[in-house]
Amino acid sequence: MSAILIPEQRLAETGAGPLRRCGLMPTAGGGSLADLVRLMGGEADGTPVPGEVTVPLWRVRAGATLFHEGAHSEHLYVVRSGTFKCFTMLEDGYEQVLGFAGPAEVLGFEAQCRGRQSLSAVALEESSVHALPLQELERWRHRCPALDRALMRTLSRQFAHAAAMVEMMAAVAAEVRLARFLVWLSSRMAELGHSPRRLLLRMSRRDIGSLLGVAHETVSRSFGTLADWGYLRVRNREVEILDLPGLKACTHCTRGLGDEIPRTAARRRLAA
Amino acid sequence: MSAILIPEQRLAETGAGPLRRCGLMPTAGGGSLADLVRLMGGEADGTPVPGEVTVPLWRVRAGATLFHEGAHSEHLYVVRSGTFKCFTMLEDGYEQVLGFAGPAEVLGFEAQCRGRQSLSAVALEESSVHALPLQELERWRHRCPALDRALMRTLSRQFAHAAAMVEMMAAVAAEVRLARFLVWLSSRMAELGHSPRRLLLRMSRRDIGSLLGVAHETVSRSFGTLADWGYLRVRNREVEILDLPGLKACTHCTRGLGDEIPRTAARRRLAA
DNA sequence: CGATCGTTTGACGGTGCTCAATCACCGTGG
DNA sequence: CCACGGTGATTGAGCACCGTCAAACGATCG
Repeated sequence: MSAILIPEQRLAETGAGPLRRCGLMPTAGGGSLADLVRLMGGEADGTPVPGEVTVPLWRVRAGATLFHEGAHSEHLYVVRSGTFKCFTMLEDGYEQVLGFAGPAEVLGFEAQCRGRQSLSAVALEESSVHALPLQELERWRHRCPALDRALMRTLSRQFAHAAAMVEMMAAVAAEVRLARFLVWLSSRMAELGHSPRRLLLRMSRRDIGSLLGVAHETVSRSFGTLADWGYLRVRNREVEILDLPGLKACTHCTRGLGDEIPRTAARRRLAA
Repeated sequence: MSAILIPEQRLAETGAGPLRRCGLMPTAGGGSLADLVRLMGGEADGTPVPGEVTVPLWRVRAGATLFHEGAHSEHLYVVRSGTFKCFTMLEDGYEQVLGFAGPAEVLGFEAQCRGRQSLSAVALEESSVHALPLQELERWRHRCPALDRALMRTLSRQFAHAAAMVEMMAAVAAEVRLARFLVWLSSRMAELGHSPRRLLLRMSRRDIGSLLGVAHETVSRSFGTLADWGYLRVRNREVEILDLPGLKACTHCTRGLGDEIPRTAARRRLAA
């Protein structure tokens, strides 16, 4: 519980020294506003983008925390590369994972209404983020309609993501939950232009289990089951989706998947 | 599955006749922009609010659907009064509830990125919403910084809501899930200035179960269990919270609640 | 007053949580 | 070079919890 409230200097120290020790390093140049708009999927809609302003760009080392739960919020972050894990620390020390964020996703937005972060974000791999100072954000949005539109669209997309998250967790069977998680991850890889079949999980089984609301042993077993059914090939954190349509079909099973999936075929495969 | 794709005229018919039959009725006057800003919690921050524009205000009868999944999105809705249920219809006809929305909450925002609604919203009681035309929204926001700020804050609050939703569903024990749901509901009632102890549930057990990812019978049993523990008094859809701190403590149990809650005391109460 | 829907309660079987042991992988230090 | 812990992943055994099926009860509305 001592970890929840963090002295604010910890993140206020924007100087290079302390931040570098934490794994957070502002890069020299930063990026242009046009870059940011493009990253967020804002198409060239004719409105001019002021060229003079540069958006700070930070590198975040693997394992470094971008911001802590309870910390003062001073920036809105847009992930440029890498993966982040968002979570809250529960009273009993249990780490409740709330989601994973990748490129073009916004972090730290839910803090705006309270002034303080309501969750923590740590990098699961070498990552980079644009850090938009909240002070300037409104002015930038007002001056640059393209940025404003792009931000709204991104927020809208993340609202849809949140709904998908609820759908993921509402599935009753553990394999179905994991299947939905993998399909969701796969579609996000496709959005980013990567292969939707080869996944490299940046998060541990425990993280996945926390998000899906199941024990990490069950996650492990579910991986095995989906692999036995021929949908996947799993080797540690490398997952290859062999039958994406089949996996999606598995996704649709609301309840115990007793009817939709030919369980006998699965058993046969298991015996073989 | 025929319910997913709806002929778009169904909602495009903004005339009084067809809409009235559907339970949607535009009111005569509408509301002022200043009203809307106040509803969303925007404080008087000095910026002037243009007085001339009036925001359409719709009445929605109990049971009427505000918008259908798959329908063209033309408005952003802000709930003024009442309660809405948001859900998607899964392929097998199962109604997956994604959340409940009350006053000052935004509906239909996740559609902005795709142009089509990704979920349906029906009123669970007599309700009313402000309908902001998407065409005009950007202009209004640009002209009225107070509205813009209020909208951003509201969206931020709903992001936090979404995180709380994930926390709710990640609990493993059914009673804990229900307890979190009730605490969440209670805090929302408090936000609206109502009593946080007397809840009148507008949704069915089945709806709650769908949201929490448990069977509706389990919801019913969990209500009974929480009542047996002395936290609640339940009479159909009227719920009185007798021990809010206790209920919140119950909320904190991550796993099987075998240790935190004095189970023996509960059993004793049960026997009595 | 009857029909329909929502709620409650019971019994049973299966799924997944807990506890535990084992194994694979990795960086450290002898 | 290999022993040594440490972490994460896998697998097994036992049992509590919850989903399913079923029936009874209650509320609401025509």
